[in-house]
Amino acid sequence: MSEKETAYSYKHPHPAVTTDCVIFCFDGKELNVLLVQRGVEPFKGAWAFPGGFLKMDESAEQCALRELKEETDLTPEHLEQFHTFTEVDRDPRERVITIAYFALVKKSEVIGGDDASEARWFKLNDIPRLAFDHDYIFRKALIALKEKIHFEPIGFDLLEEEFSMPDLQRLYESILGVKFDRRNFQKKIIQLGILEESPSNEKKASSAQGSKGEGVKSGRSKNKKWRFIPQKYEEMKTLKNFRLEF
Amino acid sequence: MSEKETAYSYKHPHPAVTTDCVIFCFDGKELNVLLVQRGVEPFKGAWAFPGGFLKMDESAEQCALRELKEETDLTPEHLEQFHTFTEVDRDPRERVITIAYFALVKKSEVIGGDDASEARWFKLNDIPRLAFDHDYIFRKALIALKEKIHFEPIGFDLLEEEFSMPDLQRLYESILGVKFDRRNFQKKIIQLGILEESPSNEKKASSAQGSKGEGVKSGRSKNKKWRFIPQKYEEMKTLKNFRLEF
DNA sequence: GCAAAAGTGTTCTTCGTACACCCATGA
DNA sequence: TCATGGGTGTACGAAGAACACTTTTGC
Repeated sequence: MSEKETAYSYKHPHPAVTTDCVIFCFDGKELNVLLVQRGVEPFKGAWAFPGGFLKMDESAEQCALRELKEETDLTPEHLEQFHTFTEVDRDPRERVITIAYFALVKKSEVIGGDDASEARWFKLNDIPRLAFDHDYIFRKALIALKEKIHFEPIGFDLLEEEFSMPDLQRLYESILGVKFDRRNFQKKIIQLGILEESPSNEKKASSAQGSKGEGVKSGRSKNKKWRFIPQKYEEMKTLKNFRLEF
Repeated sequence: MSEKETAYSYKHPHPAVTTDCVIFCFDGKELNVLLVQRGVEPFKGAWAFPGGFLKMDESAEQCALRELKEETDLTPEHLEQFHTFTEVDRDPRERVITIAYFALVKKSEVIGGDDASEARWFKLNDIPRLAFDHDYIFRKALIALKEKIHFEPIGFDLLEEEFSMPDLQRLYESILGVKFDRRNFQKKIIQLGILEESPSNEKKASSAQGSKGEGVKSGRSKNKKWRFIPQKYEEMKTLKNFRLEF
């Protein structure tokens, strides 16, 4: 391999191209981000987003998915490209531009993926200084996430199949960094028409409380669970201009 | 120069990197897009977006601005990166990824820029088949433009300093592809607080009609002109989360 | 003079917001 | 039993949508 040091030659200089992934996960209380610790220079030991060099026979998205699988064993359903970073000096080795993606994963997808490698989840407020310009990339990712939530019901990608209304509310609050009134939040979400009550709610309500006595900690007659209506949900996610108010 | 054919060598293969610009302009009736005719193969003679190869000492945005100046003599105030296209086969010559930008320019900025070169404005409904994957890039640019208009008062970048309310409405309608009620549109826009009446309105109203008799075709006492309040306008453009309704 | 564009206000309805009480759970 | 979290409904105000008439201009 080392004898191929100048194997690829071009008439004009070419920058190197990488991809990086900002992966978000919701732990029920706040947003978390996945970082990997660099094992080599530059920035050896520093934390960075998973990613790597683009190969010639793959698209950037394929590259991002491949690197993510290799480094964190994650395979998100949907990657969203949000920006390409091209500052001349952003990598000390050579000219490197990076195409950045973000993705949202359920907590249940994650278990087992993060123990083997040097990957770790960090709470949003607990993020160390990152390698390269990844601090900047991260800020841009957060902005992109907030923008996206205006157009698409992003949240459900981050929650389990069944969730409570307070769960959903906490998620929105932690992404947008604001507080909502419980009742108004629920009203707004419900009238989007993409939620339905979980069937398990009725059982609990009709039978004597606690009689079911399985998953839940004790026999609670309240504590409603919701799920999204897949068909409506997909419609909403696809429909780009479902919010027309210029 | 020709002896430097293999002057740039890398251990691993690098794709070439280009930028492309989708430039929009509003002619008072509908949106137009700026295209240049290719003078060389591949796709010689076909229309494409202005753009070119990234140099090693410039950021992608600088590259886009430089190519735009060279090919169309335009210098937009603000370029917005919206997507990077990386399909493996998108360029028949070699592996090329392109970082795409869009920009909005006033019609008055354009005059004189398009006659010397092979650049031309095309109405949105009148666009020929484009070189490379530029048809696809164009579709993505339109979507990005529509999204942007939800967050920022994009329109004024496309209008002259003074404009009538119907002008502004036509612009919004042509971007979003919908029709609005005149009165409701005006109400909504005005209460954003970024518009003020042109001083020239009062003159016309108080003096006998036609007495001024200069620019306008005849002495019209009506036909109000508006301008935006620069300070408020900039606030709005900067403020990312001015629309919080999840 | 006639058709088409543009200026102007009001009403109704919908949506957003503010707000209070009860029950269930866990300490 | 007490504090906390979570379930539920109402009343008010603001914003959006629907809508008609008059004046000006260009043909």
